[in-house]
Amino acid sequence: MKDIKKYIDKKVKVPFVDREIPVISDIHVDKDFGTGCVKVTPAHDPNDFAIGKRNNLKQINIMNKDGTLNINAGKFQDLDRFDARKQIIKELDTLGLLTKIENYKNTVPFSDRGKVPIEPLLSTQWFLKMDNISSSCLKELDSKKPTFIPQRWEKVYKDWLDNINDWCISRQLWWGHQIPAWYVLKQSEASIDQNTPYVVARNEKEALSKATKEFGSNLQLIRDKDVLDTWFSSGLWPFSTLGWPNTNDSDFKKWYPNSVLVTGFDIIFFWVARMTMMGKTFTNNIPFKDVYIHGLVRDENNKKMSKSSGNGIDPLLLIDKYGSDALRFALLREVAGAGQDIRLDFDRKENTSSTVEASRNFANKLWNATKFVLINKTFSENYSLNESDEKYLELSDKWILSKLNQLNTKVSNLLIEYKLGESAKLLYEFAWNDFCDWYVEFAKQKFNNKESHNRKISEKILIKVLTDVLVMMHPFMPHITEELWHKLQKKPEQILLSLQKWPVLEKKYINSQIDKSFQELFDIIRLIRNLRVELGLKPSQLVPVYLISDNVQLTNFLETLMVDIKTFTKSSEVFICKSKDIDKNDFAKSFSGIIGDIEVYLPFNDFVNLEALKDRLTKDLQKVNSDIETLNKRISNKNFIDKAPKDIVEECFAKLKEGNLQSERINKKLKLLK
RNA sequence: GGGCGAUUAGCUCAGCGGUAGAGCGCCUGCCUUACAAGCAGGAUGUCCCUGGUUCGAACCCUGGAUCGCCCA
Repeated sequence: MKDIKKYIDKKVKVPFVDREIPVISDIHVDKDFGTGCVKVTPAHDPNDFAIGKRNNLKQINIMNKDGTLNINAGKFQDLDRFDARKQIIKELDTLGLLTKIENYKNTVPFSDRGKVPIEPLLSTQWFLKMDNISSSCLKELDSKKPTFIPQRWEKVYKDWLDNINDWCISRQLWWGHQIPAWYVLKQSEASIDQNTPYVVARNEKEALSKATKEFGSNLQLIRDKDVLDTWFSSGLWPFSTLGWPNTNDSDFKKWYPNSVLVTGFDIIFFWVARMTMMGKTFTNNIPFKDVYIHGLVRDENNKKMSKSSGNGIDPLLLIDKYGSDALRFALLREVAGAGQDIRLDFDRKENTSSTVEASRNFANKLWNATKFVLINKTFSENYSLNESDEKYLELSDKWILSKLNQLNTKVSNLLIEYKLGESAKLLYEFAWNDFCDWYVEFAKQKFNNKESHNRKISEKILIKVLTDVLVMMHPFMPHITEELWHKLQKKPEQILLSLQKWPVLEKKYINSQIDKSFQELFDIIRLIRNLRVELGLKPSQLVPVYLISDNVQLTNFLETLMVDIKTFTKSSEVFICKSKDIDKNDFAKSFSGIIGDIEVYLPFNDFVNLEALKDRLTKDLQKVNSDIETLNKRISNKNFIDKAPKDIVEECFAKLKEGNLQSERINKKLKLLK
């Protein structure tokens, strides 16, 4: 190996064919691998081809298209490539030229379809010159044409245009657009070779006239058998579907350039770039404004699903089991803002997916919510809220309208930014948590307890909210929303949900004060439910609840919600008092909790486990104290006070004050228990 | 070899400077008259490692590890 330099520029003889070939040096060869020398075949390997170009080597093809060797292979002519390789080893050995055989790893390209090693072969092909085309696209990109979402994919597109090679557009396949080139032969000539002249034309007639003009008469035309690369043809899609080349076509005029192309990142240059280049060349326009790049679906081993590796999931299996809306929603819900891939959970034995199942359950929830509304609907006209209804709106009504319009705002904005997953999640949360879990429960009470006009308003709001949700959900679950929406319409058969406008935003309903008040109500209800669970009360056991506070504003507010609190917490009665109105000793041993300015008592002394009560309060105290500790740490840092934004510092102090108050209250309570 | 992305609760993933979140799964109790494909409550995290920037880092910057995708 050390001495190989001395052979450079000498000649060696190839065994069996007695061909003399030069010894050259080239940067491509790794001198530390094996002997440091390698025999190259410029006609049979891309790297060797490049070495051959650099060193002016002959390109000798030794293989026929059927994989057997040709005359250049000497005595091995007509042998199959695999047999020939074995035979050569055998004969080298016989001649004493074989030193040793070693195994090593290298990469041999295999055909996906044929599952056999690919043998590169020199051939004559048609190429498209790319310089001007790519540079005109790059110029458009300076003004964000097209705009990539997410933006980082622009780099992939740009890099490819920057480093473009001439495009080999001919394929030896039997389908596709045939190359519009005709070879020009004299009547007497029989075959086409490298030097046969040709003409390029729109059709055979034009070709003939061109050929005659150039080469005289008495000739025959033979059209090239090759077809265009698939991407060449499909690159025409954005405008050929709109009437092009007739640029006066009404479709072309109305829809071109298109608004958005939706595709995966794996074909940004295969397809996206071909379309922009074709569009720019033939219409002088980039064919679409935005390119939305989504992730790919991966299998359970994190591998990209593809036909050739056979790891895909048959969507029909999932659709059979869960419905197409469920599958669609599950995939959309998993779409992340940055175009991340989706790893879809899937059990190949059972053909189940818990992700899709969860979406099916959501569809079921929408179905049942609609069923509830229809069952309870008492009127068939004048669904919409009118001015005179406004003054009867209760807190829960105002709250759901506030939330609905916030949802409308958020989802509209998200969709403009192509944030599909976030939109789907928000719709899911609103429909399930806010609407079904809370508002529908409030509505039930109104149906039981209220005057008819209150009931009617509540019905209107149920229909209004549900209808708007169905409209907003429509792109995500087209089938079930269409069906349910029709059930809610007065004249169902006349219109399609797909044709409806996006719900009108009614900003007047968005009210953060209402949201806050409602949150206080939630917190109280949750606390009482927690206390009941800890007490071990059965849902059927009704006990009274005492809410004690000296905050007059708060107690006034709670007065208006007594019925709600009673129903939502399964209490026998709700009492709201000031601290001076009660005898602390009476309540000393009742089960209690503290939230904000309110103390909540469940005076159910027989049931009270004193230790459990103490544990609970101690646990609360620990939590509050640890919060206080971290807050104290922060404010005792002078740098924090000096450098942090004012509102953050203020917030910190406010929390600390509240924490200390809470700690004091709990401590007092604990003392009473001793 | 080059480029890009990911690493957060058992699983699948949000969050991208101000005290950790969702869905599924799990635990407890409920067949409450829209829904048991459900309701109510609960438990769960050295936010991959390493330095650094900052009053403050899951989030920004160094370096590294592992996985994946595209290109050569």
